[in-house]
Amino acid sequence: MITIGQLANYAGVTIKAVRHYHERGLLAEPPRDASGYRRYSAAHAVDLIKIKTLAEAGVPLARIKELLAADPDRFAAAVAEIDRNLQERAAELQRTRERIARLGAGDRLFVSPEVADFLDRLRGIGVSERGVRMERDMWILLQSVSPEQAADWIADKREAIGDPGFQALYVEYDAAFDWSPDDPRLSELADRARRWLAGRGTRSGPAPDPTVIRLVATATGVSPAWDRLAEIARR
Amino acid sequence: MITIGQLANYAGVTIKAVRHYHERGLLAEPPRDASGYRRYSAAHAVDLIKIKTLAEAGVPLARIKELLAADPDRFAAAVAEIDRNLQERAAELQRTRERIARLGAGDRLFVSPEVADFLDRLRGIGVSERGVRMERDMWILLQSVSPEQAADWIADKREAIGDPGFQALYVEYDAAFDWSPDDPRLSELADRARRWLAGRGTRSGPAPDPTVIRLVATATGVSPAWDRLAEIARR
DNA sequence: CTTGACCCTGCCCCTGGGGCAGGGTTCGAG
DNA sequence: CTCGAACCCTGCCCCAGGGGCAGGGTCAAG
Repeated sequence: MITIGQLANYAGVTIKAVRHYHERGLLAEPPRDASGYRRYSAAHAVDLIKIKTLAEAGVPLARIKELLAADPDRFAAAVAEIDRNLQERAAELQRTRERIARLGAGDRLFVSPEVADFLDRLRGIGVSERGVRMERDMWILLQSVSPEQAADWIADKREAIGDPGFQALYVEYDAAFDWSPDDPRLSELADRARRWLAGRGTRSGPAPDPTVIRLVATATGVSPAWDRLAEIARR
Repeated sequence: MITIGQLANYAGVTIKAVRHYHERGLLAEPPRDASGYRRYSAAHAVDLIKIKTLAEAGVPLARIKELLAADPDRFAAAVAEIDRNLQERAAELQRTRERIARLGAGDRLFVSPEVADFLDRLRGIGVSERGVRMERDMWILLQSVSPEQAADWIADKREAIGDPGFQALYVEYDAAFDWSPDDPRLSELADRARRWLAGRGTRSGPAPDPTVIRLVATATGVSPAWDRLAEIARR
């Protein structure tokens, strides 16, 4: 007849946990000795080790209680299921590890692979880091507001970025960020953009979501030159 | 500028979790619009995805808060450590799986391998299931009261069980459980046991712990014949 | 007789949120 | 213009699985 401390020590749990299991009805309360101390038998030790083993496997205490009361067949079935669960958790852990590894490096964690690819291409043709970051932020917002629309747009953009004309336009837009709104090059740039769009023909695509329109509009307003470009384009 | 719902959806967390991260100071509170709604930017989305990724890896929120504030070097170091942690957890999971699998079958989970082995040998020489179970329970209690003493004793017993004389004695003791305390075979059995012990010579071993003595004494008292045997032995 | 190691109950604390109440807002459809 | 659905707000209590501490009793050895 052992004490709670010896029992806990043998099973490798804390005294507190043992009492917790009593409260939850997982482990039967043993008889008390003359001074009110709990006195345990080997049967309790066996039960406690079962409880601990299942608890370590992540089985909720309420479920453990059921299991201990179940017949051996159902117990075995439940154990098999718990094992499957454990296996799945191991796989999940592996996936988490991969994403953790990518946390530090690059933007690929924050946008879809297509967008990440597009951003890489922008860098490749000489767009400034600031420009790439703004573009990335735009896509993040776009993807959260309307993922399908974002998918459509990125497909379109990825196609366009292969065109040297578009590349040149993009780089110049990027540079124009810092220009004065009175810069004479602006109207010429707007004109070239209009002609490129026209030469590409009308792209039907789905009707743009008004929320998206508003979003893109909100996102501007940081560069006077870009505002001016937008104004010219509206005419 | 997106709403809390869009942000949560994009990052794959619940709205509740986002607000929770605000409360904990993990994610900066964004500006509110005219009606008091939170309005998020892409920077928040980036932060939130970092938080979620780390949280999924089991990093405590308080630690995540520190990490986000740390410089990239320390961040990278921490990420490496988290990864090591994850790897260890995967291994731990594997070990848990093995123990879970053994939950249903056999006693090996509840006693040391040496004792489990000894119990198997008892079964092998014909000791009853009840006898083996009593022996097992005795060892469980013994191991929880005094692991070193148990280790000494089991080494001794494992050696003795190789002796055919001891085997015969053990089997007869097992059978004697149900005998009447007046059975004439009892004194003859006690005599044989005494002679076997004498023939084996005095084993020194460490002084027996009084707690252990009391324990073994408590464990008896269920079989009148065994009590009688103990009484004969004391003379 | 004291000292340290145990044991008892009862209470509040933690994490990482979930759920619900009881409101206000926004947006598209009828 | 109004209605309902779908959002959003704060505030509150709840869960598991215990940890920690208070305030007390007990036991064995020196």
